[in-house]
Order: sequence, then C-alpha cells, then structure tokens
Amino acid sequence: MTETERPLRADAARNRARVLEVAYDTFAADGLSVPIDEIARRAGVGAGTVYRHFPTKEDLFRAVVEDRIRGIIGEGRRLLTAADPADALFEFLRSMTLTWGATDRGLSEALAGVGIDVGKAMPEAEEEFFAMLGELLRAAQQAGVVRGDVSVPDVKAILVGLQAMQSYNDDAAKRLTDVVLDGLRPR
Amino acid sequence: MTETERPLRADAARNRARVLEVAYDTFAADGLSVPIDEIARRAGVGAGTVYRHFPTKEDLFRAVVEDRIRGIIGEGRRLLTAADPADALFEFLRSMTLTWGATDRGLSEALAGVGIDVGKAMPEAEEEFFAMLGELLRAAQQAGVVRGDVSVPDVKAILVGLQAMQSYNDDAAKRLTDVVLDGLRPR
Amino acid sequence: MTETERPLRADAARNRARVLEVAYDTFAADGLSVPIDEIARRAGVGAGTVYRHFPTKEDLFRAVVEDRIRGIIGEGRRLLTAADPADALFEFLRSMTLTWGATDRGLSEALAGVGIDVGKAMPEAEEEFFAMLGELLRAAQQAGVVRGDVSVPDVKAILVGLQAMQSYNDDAAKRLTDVVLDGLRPR
Amino acid sequence: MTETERPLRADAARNRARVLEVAYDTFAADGLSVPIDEIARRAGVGAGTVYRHFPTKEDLFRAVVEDRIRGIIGEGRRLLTAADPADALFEFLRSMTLTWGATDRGLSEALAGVGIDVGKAMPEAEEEFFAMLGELLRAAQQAGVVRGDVSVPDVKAILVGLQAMQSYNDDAAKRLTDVVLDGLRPR
DNA sequence: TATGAATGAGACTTCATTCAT
DNA sequence: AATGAATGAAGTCTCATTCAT
Repeated sequence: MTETERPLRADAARNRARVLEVAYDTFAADGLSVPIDEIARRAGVGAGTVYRHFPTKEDLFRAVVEDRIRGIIGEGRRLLTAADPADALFEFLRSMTLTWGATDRGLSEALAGVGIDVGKAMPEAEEEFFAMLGELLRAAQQAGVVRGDVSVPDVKAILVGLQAMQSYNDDAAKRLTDVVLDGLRPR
Repeated sequence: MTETERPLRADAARNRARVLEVAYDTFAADGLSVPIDEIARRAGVGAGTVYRHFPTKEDLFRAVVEDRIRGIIGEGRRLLTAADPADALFEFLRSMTLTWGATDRGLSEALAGVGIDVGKAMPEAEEEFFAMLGELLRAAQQAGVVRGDVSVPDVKAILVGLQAMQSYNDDAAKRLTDVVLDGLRPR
Repeated sequence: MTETERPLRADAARNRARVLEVAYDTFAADGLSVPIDEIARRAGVGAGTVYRHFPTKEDLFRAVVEDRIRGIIGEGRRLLTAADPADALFEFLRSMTLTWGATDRGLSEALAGVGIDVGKAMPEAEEEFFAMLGELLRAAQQAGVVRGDVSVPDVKAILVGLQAMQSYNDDAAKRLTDVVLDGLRPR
Repeated sequence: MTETERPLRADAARNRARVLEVAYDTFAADGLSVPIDEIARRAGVGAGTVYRHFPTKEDLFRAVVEDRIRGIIGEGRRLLTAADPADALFEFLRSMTLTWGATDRGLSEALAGVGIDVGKAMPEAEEEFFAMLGELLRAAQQAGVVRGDVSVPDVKAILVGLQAMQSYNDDAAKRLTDVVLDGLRPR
C-alpha cells in the first residue's frame, strides 16, 4: 500500500552510503557548517552526486542526524530493559554526554538546535526521542531516584547543557556529569 | 612597560565607542555571525572605520566580549563584598545564566567557544575572570556550601552548560538552574 | 539515396514515440526550457533513453518541432483544397495564431527562433513549410485578396509577429488578428 | 521631505555607469539571460561590484529596462508635440520597431514579458508608458487615422508583435511594418 | 538497449577584507 | 581619519551530457 520504492542500484547505494559515512565523520568532527563541496570532495564524488541523494543541505543533515537519533533512541531503550530501570536515565545521560557528545559535534549542535531544527525537520524522530526520554524519566521517578517535578523537556534541556559542558571541557565533564546529575535526585 | 599608544583623537574615540556599543547590542541580539557591514550601518560609520579600530572581525569580537567579561568580573566582585559570601557563587551563576545569558546571545556563544576562543583571544581577561571565579568558589567552599572537589575550570564548565541550557529552553532554565546548582552542594 | 537506417526494435520505437509525445505536451505547456530529466520522468523512461534517441536537447527540439511543422504543413494543404483558396491563407494564419499558438508555447518559441533555429536545424521542413506557404500566398494573390508585393518570408514574419502578439495578450489577439491581416489586403 | 540620497562618489558613479552601459549593450546584443559574471567581466569589475549597485539580477534588469522605457516615453512625447499628431502613433510604432527593436534584444524581451515582468517590476514606468501610448492613440483616433475600436493594450500587443517580427526578420520588417500598421487604419 | 547515477561547469549571491578618494 | 566602493573567494544549487551497470 505504501509506495514501492525500488532499491537503489548497487553502485548508487555504495555512493550514497559513502557520502553519508563521510558526512557522519565530517559533521561529527567539524560541525554542521561544513560545505557540501567539502563533503563531496572527501567522499570522492562530484557535488552533483551529493545533491542527487540529498537535494538540499538540510536533507543531508536530516539523514545524518536522524540516523544518529535513531541510534540514540535504541540506546535508551536498550538501557531501559537491560539495566536497572532506576539507573537507566542516569546511564543514558552519562553515555550521551561522555560517549556520543565527546565524539560528535554535529549531533550536539543538532540537539541544541544549531544548524537544524530537529522538531521541524523530523518530527517523528523527535517524538520518539521524547517518548523514550519519558519512559526513562518515569522509571527513574517511580524508583524514587529523580525529583518528581522534572519534566521531559527539562531532561532534554539538561542534556543540551551537559553536552555543551562536554564540548567546552571534556576533562571537567568527566567529573562533573555526575555532579550535575546529582542535582536531579530528590533532596 | 606597555607600548606607547598615542591617545585617540576625540572623534576617533567617539567612533570607536559608538561601534563598540552597536556591536554589543547587535551581537547580543543576533549572535556573532552578523556581517560587519551591518554593524557599520547601524553605527552610522563606514565599514572602513570599523576595520580601522578593529582590524579583523575577531578583534571586534574580542573587544566586545572583553568588555562584557570585565563587566561580569565586576559583577562577581560586587557580589563577593555586597552579598553573603556563602551565596555569592550561586548568585553569580544564577545571574549569569538567567540575566546575562538570556539577553546576550553573543556572550553565550563566546563563553561556549563558538566564533571565538576566549582563552586564546584575551588571556588576561580570561585570567582575571578565573581569578574572580576562584574567589567566589573559595568563599563558598569555606562556607561549606560547595563540594570541596570542585575546581575553577569546573565552575566555568558548569556555567557554559547552564548558558547552553538557557539558550535552548529559557523556561526550563528558570526552574532548572537551581536544580543543577544543587548538584554542587555537598551531599 | 538515404542512409540505411535499420528499423528500430519494437520496444525502442515505442519508447521513442512515448518520449516524443511527452515532449510535445511538456514543451507546449511549459516552453523549451524544461529539463530533460523532467521529460524522461514524465515519459517513464531513463534520461539515457532520451539521449539515445535524441543525442542533444536540440535534437529533441528538432524532432518535436519538425513533427509540429509537418502537422502544420498538412493543415495548410488541407485548407488549400478544402476551403475557398482565396481565404485559405487568412484561415491558415488565423488558425496558427489562435489555435496552435494559444496552446503551444514551445511552438511559438521555436517559430520565433527562441531556443532553436528552425531554418538551420531542419532545412527540409523549413523548405516544405515555405513551399506550402507559397501555395497559399499565390492562391490568395491570384484571387486578389492579398497585396502583390508580399513575399513568402514576409508571410512567415507576419506569422511570427502574430504569435508573439498572441503569447503576450491572448484576449487582444482574438480581436487584432483580423485587424493585422487586413493590412495584407490590397488597399 | 524625501529621503536625502547623497550623490554617489565619483568613482562609484563611474563604475555604476560603466556597469549599466555594459549591461545595456550586453542585454541589447544577447538578451536578458546573460550571466551577471559576464557583465562584470566585460565591465572590468568584480561580480561583487555589480551586486553592490544592483543587489539582484532583477534589479539590474529593472535599471536597464526602466532607463530604456523612460527613453521611449520621452520619444513618444516628443513625437506628440513635434510631429503631426495624426501620424505620431505610426511614427512611434515604426521607430520602436525599426530603430529600438532592431538594436535592442533585451528591450524587446522586456516588452514581451520575457525574463522580467515590467508591470510588476516597475509599475510606475509601465503606467507612464501606457499613459503616453494612450495620448498617442487618442490623438490618432481623433484625427481619424486609427480605428475607434482599438484600445491601449491593443496597441501594446501590436507593438510586441511588430518587435517579434523585426527580431525574426529585420529585412521583412522594414517593408511590413507599414503594412501591419495599415491594418489599424479605418477601412 | 535501457536505466538512472555521476559528472562538472556554471548560475546567483554573500561577506570579510582591502583600498582609492 | 573616515568613507564606502571594490574585490574575490566561497557557498548553495541546477542541469546538459556521459557512462557504468
């Protein structure tokens, strides 16, 4: 019933994957303001090829960031089931800050709304992300390890703050993340 | 000790001050990516005049941000003497986040290292800023209201995080700033 | 006499016809500046297929326009035999302007030499077209309804003017075509 | 009371004039689709200079075409007073077609609405142009040399047609302009 | 043969910086 | 010193044409 999108030809799929991979790395290393031409150059393709797969720069952002966010959502859900639900939220925020944030500048920018508005560009992913955060938050609150007056958008705001802190000083972040997160615990 | 800088002619000084003032407001409102031409236009001078006083855009950033940082340093010292030293650090961070941060986009960007690297661009101001932060921190630690294992760079990192949180969601920041700061208190 | 062109395979012939048909409609509706990719898409074939049958965009123009011109030539000859020869020229110019011109932007452009030079691109068709026009003109002149000092190229130029007038203001053209054509009658 | 637009600096005025002059010639010779870079190159300035004086391509069109149209309006008014009012309209259309049209492809395109919509881009000039045409038409109709059922838009449409005819075949136009215009006379 | 992916030369536009007036 | 005009290197995106599959 959905449109049958025929699979990409092998070479095209390879190129698309290559562009996406290069875009991942480049955005991660240098942020979202890298020129498309630079990405094309690093991928060893013409600029037109990038534009064939991703008609605007925002489409490329979307593809990269959406993939990342889905990975993050998966990570969150995995923690929900695998780890102690009480600690899952803390685990998640710690991992987002110290693992993902430390290696992906583009992702941090996207989450902070710099260069792309995730809510507008991919509302579904945003929604799923918030839903997942909600589950983590609820579990933590029910276990009594997080204050009851904290909302999901609050957690997102905290995350943005943690990532900014991490970008600014990775070393300090390693020690401070838990300090900040402690603020979320009931007194 | 210092180079002999002949004093500016009166009109030149006036122009410099005017440019700086306009740059303050403009960077505060629109961030650091505003074109120089726009600043010149709003200041009612030619672009060349801006470049005479500030040979590169970064020099203008530096001047604006340095001035801001000096203001902030003053604010910190004032709190140290005027307020209860125990609360001065919390007061300061709250004010930086909710008052300055909320009205000065350029400053937030600068503190977060977007567009300019404060440590490299104006080491002296950075140093004084850190010194002031150190006094606030020491007072708070001596009063026993802040954990002993927190360093000055840690406080700066916290500040950057708070401002990013504020930029992202002003509403949440109003409630969460104290929550985050609570994390700094001894358990 | 002619080069031995092996007949197209059935499916190739079908594709060629399909492309041509889509190109007709598309050029008619949107003019000659439509991208080839768009035509390929609408025809349901790959761009390469278009280029196999028409090695350059101009070749496609040529094919479309030549076909149109052959249709027009047929129309002229039909009028010569079916209608009163004296009125056939006027009928023809009226029909070209108000019927063909009004529905075929690409044809108007082609006749006016925008995007393609018919005389250079398809001399044979041009020649036949002129021959047909000559017959219409001669008949009209012999009937005494057109000035004797008007040549075939003159009639073509008049036609181009009429079509431009029609493109510019269809409403005015409906009233003015006969006014302009009146100029051709002997005083 | 009106904004005081300070006069351009001498060198800027020279450059602006040079760009405009080159644009005149280039548009006249090659039509309105010439790249801005090409105009800059021929004028011996950087592309940025063209954009300083004419922020968009349409602004440059406007400047060139508006100047031309004002010239034309002047020509029309001159004919109204200098020549026999009865013949002024015919003189004007003849001149537009055989003198201006023959040397200015860009103007013909503009009048026909190709590349720029004069009515939208410079409504005042359009209005003045139509007003002037109206005066010419009224004078001719009062003198009894033009049919009473012809309107100002009709005259404009005729003009577009004549210019297209001229573009297509200058030689024929020389003989046919009067033939076409004869159609406007009462029978 | 058909496909549609890849190419790469531009097109328009912006803006930090330099320089003639 | 001040002015604001000029420069030219990007940056985003389009499209006729070629070519691997």
